[in-house]
Amino acid sequence: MPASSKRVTAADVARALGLSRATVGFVLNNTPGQTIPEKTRQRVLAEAERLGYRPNHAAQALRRGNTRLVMLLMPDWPVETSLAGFLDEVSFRLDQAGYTLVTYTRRAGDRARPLWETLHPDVVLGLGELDEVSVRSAKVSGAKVVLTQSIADSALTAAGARLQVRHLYERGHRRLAFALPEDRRLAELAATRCEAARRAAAELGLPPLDVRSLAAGDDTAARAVRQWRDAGITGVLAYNDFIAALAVGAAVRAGIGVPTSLAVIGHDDAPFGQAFVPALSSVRMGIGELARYVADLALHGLGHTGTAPAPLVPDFRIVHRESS
Amino acid sequence: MPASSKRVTAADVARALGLSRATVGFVLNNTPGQTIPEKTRQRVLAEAERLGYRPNHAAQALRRGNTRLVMLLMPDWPVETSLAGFLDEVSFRLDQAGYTLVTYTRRAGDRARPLWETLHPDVVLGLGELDEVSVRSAKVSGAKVVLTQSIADSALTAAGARLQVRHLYERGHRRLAFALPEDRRLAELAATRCEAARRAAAELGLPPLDVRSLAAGDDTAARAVRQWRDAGITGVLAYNDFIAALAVGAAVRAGIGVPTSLAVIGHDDAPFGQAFVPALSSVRMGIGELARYVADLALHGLGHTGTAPAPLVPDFRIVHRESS
DNA sequence: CTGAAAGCGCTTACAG
DNA sequence: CTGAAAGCGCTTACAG
Repeated sequence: MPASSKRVTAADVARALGLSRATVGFVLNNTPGQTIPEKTRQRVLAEAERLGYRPNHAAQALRRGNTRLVMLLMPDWPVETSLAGFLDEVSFRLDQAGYTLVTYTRRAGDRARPLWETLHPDVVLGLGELDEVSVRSAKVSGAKVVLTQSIADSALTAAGARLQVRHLYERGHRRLAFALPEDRRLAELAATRCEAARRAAAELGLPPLDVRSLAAGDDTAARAVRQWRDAGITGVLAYNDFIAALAVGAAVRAGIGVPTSLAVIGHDDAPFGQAFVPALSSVRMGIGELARYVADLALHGLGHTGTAPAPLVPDFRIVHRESS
Repeated sequence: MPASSKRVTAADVARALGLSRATVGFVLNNTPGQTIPEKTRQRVLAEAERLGYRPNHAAQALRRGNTRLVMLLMPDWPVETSLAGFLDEVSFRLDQAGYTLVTYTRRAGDRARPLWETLHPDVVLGLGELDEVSVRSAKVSGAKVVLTQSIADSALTAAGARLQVRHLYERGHRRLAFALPEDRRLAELAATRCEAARRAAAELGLPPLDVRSLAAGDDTAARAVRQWRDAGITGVLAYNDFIAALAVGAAVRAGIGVPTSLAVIGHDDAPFGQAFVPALSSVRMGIGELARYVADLALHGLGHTGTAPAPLVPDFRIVHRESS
């Protein structure tokens, strides 16, 4: 015999009111094409509230054939930007449309089955890039919409890098370098951003960027700052604030004045940047409209809106502190 | 008419093999007390594999009356310790027991319905502290086990603080201060840790700790380091590496040598600490056994193991760098 | 305007 | 050893 839970069901509400389960269902779902007298409607709503009725998601999903779950795949790499507000905005908008947001971080070596196999979300959204295997696996698991690159797409990524270049240019720097992370998981995004920076530099008539990878715990940063000094490079744009911190730290240790001899600007405006000495300049991304865009993209893919959401105009701002 | 999905069902497997759905179910679930000939077993398994059968989680949950979902509530505040390995370990262990891990971050002002109302997990685990409202709401939603304080519990928290005190003591510091974050969300955990530090100092016969809150963007850090200098305090243990960075940064700016005049040690071993100048000393927590402990706690609560898991012996290590 | 009923995919007690 | 069948809670076409 199937397990019966102690939770309140729609049948309980119907029984308490002497109505049929169908009527209760029509009210609870606001089913179109049904003419329920306002009085009955109110009675059902009140009783459901009183009994603490919560629809059984498993039963709804089974019956409807979809879960109304939207899964947002978080990148494996640390997201420095303030995600809290972003996630609240996305889930709020989806919630209003009857969908629920689930976030999930899949990592390279993970030994558990991917979460979409269990949860069967209708949509899988990639915050970063999704690999082919994941995309296929998510589709097999029933995801109707799989959006990759929705956020870390090249347009967004390019805008931040371009801003970094312009900032250094405006402050008089002409010979620039791009500092990359060594972390392989970041390689693709880093390459896209580096390319954007290259193009921005070329547009301004600057010589080609010097590109270098920095890592913590070895001498890559120390060697980089020395070579930059010897090559007459005075401005460095970093992939993120951690890489910027590595560059600034190495410069300070080598007696290279920051920002007098070497100006450095990071990306993401990570909190620790303000604690640094000198405080790190950075680029900050406005996350609110991005969230709206992502939610709309998902809903559009599910057929909730006729027209695709307007392409996003990224909102980047320079946060000027001491390192540039 | 209910929506029928295009996914392969157990009935498809049965039909392809000319068996009943029951037999297929017995094989797929390894139902005890059934004697299925090995040959049939193999045929079912092979056909399920060939057709790409994936059980419908909604149907299983509906029928069984439980979702076999374990929800891990992540703290709202930034978790600096390397979470990736921890989460992999927890989900791997739960996966092996037939459970699926879902992480969720609930924030104070969130406008979407809490995720447990939709997903109906069997267990809700708190990484940080769970408030009363959440606990009740999770229970109403059908969670059988709600564990609060499973990780940030006082024993664990105390061990880290004690280690910080001992470290400074061993390096000759006798007058110590504790640097707290101003962030209210961290207040409870910070208070617990501070209390542990106080006790550790008392045990070593040290004078009472000077306790101060630091924040970014104001002069709290600058004032604190001056007052510490004037009071003859030479060692500071910080709530985390960010607060440590604030203290070190303020000291450097005030011309107070670190670690010669003021030694500072952080907590969590955040990556940016190595990029800092001077590089931040910290305390690092071994996350592997903690993960095992958390998974076992959840499974024990669900009745999977007879005895409660042995109390966790926290594995903390000093990471000695330049700031102490 | 309201009710009886089917069926989503699964698990499992029961009958052969 | 295997099958027919019930029922988890829901949604919704259909009949009154």
